[in-house]
Amino acid sequence: MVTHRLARDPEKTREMILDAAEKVAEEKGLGTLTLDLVAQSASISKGGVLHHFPNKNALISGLMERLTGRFQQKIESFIQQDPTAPGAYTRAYLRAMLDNDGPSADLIYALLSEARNIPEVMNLLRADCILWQRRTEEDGLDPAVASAIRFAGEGMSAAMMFGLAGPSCHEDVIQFLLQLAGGNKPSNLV
Amino acid sequence: MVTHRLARDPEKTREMILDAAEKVAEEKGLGTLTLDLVAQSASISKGGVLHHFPNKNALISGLMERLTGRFQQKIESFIQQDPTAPGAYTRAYLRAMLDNDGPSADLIYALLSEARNIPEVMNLLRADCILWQRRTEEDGLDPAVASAIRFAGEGMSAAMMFGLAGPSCHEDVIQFLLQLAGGNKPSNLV
DNA sequence: GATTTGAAACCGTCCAGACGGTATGTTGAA
DNA sequence: TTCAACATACCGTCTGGACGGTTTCAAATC
Repeated sequence: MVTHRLARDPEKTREMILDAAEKVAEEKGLGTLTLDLVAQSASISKGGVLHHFPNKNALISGLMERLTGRFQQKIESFIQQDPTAPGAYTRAYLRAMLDNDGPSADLIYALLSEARNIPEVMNLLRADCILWQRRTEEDGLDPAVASAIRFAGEGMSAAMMFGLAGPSCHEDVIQFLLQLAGGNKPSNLV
Repeated sequence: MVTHRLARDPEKTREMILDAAEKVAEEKGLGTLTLDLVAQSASISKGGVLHHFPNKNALISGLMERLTGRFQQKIESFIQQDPTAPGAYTRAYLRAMLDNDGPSADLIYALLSEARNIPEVMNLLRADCILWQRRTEEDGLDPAVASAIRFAGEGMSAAMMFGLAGPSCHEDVIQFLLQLAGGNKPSNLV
């Protein structure tokens, strides 16, 4: 009997593969992500995976691209929810960074950390980072303050994802940072 | 052929191995760190490495232990240079984090990021992190503010090590954070 | 409308190299 | 002689990815 191979939409398949890769990376980290594992998790053959992504790095790059895209959307969404003029971007960035819903910044950080030796991925991320930093600095706040807030958000996010800090006082920290990003506060004011 | 083997001090050898591992990890990241590479870089055989460290994870744990120890020392040293009562620890932590001299926080971060799946290492680091966080919160500042400063330091450090942010406005950011931490800085410090 | 053709979308297998680890030697010191 | 401190040789596994099919579909040709 002929295995009735259903003609799949290649675009869908690509997304399926990325979903699978995301899932694997999320659960076990990028270090243990293997083509076989992704293929298996996507219910596809390894050859199939390699058809859509010429090699492993391309797959990881694809992951990164999708993730940063979603992160961007998240930021824009948060801006719309709180667009008050000065510091709107900084606050949105902070909230997006610490938001736990959906595929979050965790995976970006995991990618970031485990893919240092993959130049293609790092270049992708670097470009985005430059953009984020620029928009942070042009947010109407003191650039140094805004940058500090951004870095703090990343530090917190990292600490949380590594399980190195409980969510104990984090609420207070977030409140403080949001307040800092709340506008008309000169840099020399505590 | 007689390889004139000189009787080495085992303790020295251990340190040599860790030095080599540190160097390799620093240059190419933990992901590419291999026993052969470490052995080669230490001018020793792989068997020799495995004699001192029963397996790879033990080697990485050894690395982590030495690094956090040095980081601790760095903090204490910075405290002595600027011990003004409130915020002394927070400022010292920040400075130690961003100090580029010697084996810095970079490697700790690299280890942290690439060794998530090695529980032994993570437990080591977690214990230290709890300590650091506690001392930060008990530094005489508002705990939320002190924590924020700490996180910002880590975020900056990470960004720098990943090459995701030039040192452009970083001076201003550091100044702002030190100011937040109540610092009247001595002239020989940043 | 039927047939050919060609390319895209996969599958399944196999291989070479890398790597962690073991097992066994060898050498110097106590 | 014994033991720690190495060296050397080797094994088993894993993994990326190359490669040669095979199926499906759609446009071109007849």
